[in-house]
Amino acid sequence: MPVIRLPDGSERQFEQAVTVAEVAQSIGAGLARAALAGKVDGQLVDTAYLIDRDASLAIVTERDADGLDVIRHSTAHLLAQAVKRLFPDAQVTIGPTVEDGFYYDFSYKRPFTPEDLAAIEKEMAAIVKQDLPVSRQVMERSDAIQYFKGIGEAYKAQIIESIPSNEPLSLYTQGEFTDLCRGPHVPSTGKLKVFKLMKLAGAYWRGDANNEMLQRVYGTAWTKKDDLDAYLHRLEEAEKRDHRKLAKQLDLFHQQDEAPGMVFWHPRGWVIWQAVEQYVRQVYREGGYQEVRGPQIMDVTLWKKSGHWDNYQDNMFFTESEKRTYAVKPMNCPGHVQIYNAGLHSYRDLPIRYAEFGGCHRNEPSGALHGIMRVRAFTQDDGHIFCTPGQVETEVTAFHRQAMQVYSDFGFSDISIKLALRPEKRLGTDAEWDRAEEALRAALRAAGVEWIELPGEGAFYGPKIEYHLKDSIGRAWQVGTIQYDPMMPERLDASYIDEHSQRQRPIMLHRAIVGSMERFIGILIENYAGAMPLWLSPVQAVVMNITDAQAEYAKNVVGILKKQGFRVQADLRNEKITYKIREHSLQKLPYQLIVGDKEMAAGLIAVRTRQGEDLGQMPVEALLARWQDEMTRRV
RNA sequence: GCUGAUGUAGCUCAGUCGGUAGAGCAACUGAUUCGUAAUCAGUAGGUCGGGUGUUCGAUUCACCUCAUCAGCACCA
Repeated sequence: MPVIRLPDGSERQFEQAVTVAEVAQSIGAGLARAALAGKVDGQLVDTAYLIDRDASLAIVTERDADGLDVIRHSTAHLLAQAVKRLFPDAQVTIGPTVEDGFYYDFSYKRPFTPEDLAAIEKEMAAIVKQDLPVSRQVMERSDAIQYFKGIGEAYKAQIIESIPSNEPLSLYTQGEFTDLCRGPHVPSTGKLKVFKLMKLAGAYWRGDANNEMLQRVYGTAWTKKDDLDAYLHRLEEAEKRDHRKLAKQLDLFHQQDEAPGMVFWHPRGWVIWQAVEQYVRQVYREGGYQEVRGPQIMDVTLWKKSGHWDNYQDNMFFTESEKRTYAVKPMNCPGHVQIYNAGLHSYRDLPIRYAEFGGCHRNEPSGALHGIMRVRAFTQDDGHIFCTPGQVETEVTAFHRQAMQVYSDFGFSDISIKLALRPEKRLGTDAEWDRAEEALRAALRAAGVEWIELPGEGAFYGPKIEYHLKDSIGRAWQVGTIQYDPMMPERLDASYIDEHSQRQRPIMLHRAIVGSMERFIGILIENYAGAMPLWLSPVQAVVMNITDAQAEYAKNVVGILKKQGFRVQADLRNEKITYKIREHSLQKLPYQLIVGDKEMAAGLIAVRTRQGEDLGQMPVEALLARWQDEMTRRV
């Protein structure tokens, strides 16, 4: 005789065990129709779930976030069913939900084509129309393995074999299609109305490149058509922010076939670079770093000593001369250690902080290249702190604070922090790793931030804190990092003299805030959609005349603004003012300054902002004051 | 690196079921001197990513290759 407590606090008593669907029915027919799943004592279940005890229950409909998730998950099953109908010898594997949608991986003798995709989507619609009921059954592990092997689903059988034996296995059936799944699912396929298959891709079975490549179909699903349209519109808008597209439009940089993964910076792009570089240089100074510069290539023996050759030789560039092999540096740390080692250091000198805008080359796999976000030649705002073990926490905490300030100054608020822990292939003992990981945790704790731990993702020489930012379509990219490294000093024989005149190994902290200048600028461009704030704008304003009569006056205005250090150009072309305004608007200039006869006569300028706002006439000094303010506030 | 897609003028794209290519914008020339997102007219511009093959003939078909894009794997 279960008593069911509903979200509004009311309670209902039933004579015997009831299903979620029956409870919904008892409340109202409309709710029963809308029910997609239930939440019993906080656990998400099917509408067919039988409640035989006192419990709290929330009926999950498409209005709930959980409801949308169930819909997406069920749509993945719908996709799988359609594929099995059209391609009976395709095998199903996994089909989870992801942000904004879902995917399903299939094993098939040939890749799916875009035409297949259209056919599959059509078949999905047909299954929805059939409104097949979805039912759940629990099966013994061995029976389930038997069952899936029997219907030729080898991958499913493999999945079951890897599930711990104490977990019950549930199977979901809709029409002729049965899939292993934890659930829950919608009660019938008719509930799935708004979906779209988005793209085809390859994906390795179990995420391992040694395994077979499966065919992955990505889809999106929503509760309302409007939501789908809004989502598609959002994607379109995001694509307009693509840094590669904007770089072309705004003439910032280009890349070409002869130099894959390299960047040709154009004058306007290089202005942004310089603005970022000068800013970071100031950060170095404030953080107590000394800027240094190491060589671009060094004998390969050094890289063998450091351990990089063992771990990364396939991804390094080499060059030869007079029977010596040199490695083009993929990192700056060995160079910095050489600089450190060139002198003798007392414990009193520590921490010693070196920094460099270090140009690195890494032969990244071709498929990894991505605009300027992932390149083969890049520049790190790389720094290395040589310190005693006791100084680590303070240094890491100070770094963290500084990094967060930098991100904030560049207009970023959505930063995710990760802690990457010991990888399989690593140097050093477990005790050293315990110490290293705990030191970073302690620093994060002291900083009072939340972080996600990533087991197995650390560098071969130590664990690292990572700072990630998102690009325009939501892909996360690592920018900053700080890494605890007791190994490199050991390998490259760095030391300091302690208070007892004994040689000691310093701890080395590798750190970067923007990470790769290229990547960071790429993300910056996407973040601002190319409309850079005044302090980063390649051209901060253009002064344009209405007719030739004001040409000299316009030149004078440009001269004054330039003298104050601003990046200002004249546009004296014999074009209509509307034409010029349109052009410079498309170039996303922060300010357009217009001078006609009226302004010339009064010694003023007419100011138009990037937002299209007309600030009216003002003296140049008033504009300068406004600009100074914007530069200081970095807006 | 793997799977798929794409590669045509500076840019955005069309096109050829095999007969050596076209638009808009940009550029150039001329006219226009016009006050807040496109003035008009004319001119010029491409060995259709590269290579090999099939063919009387290839930008179009086949194969190879390079690059780009999406995803996967990788990311010191």
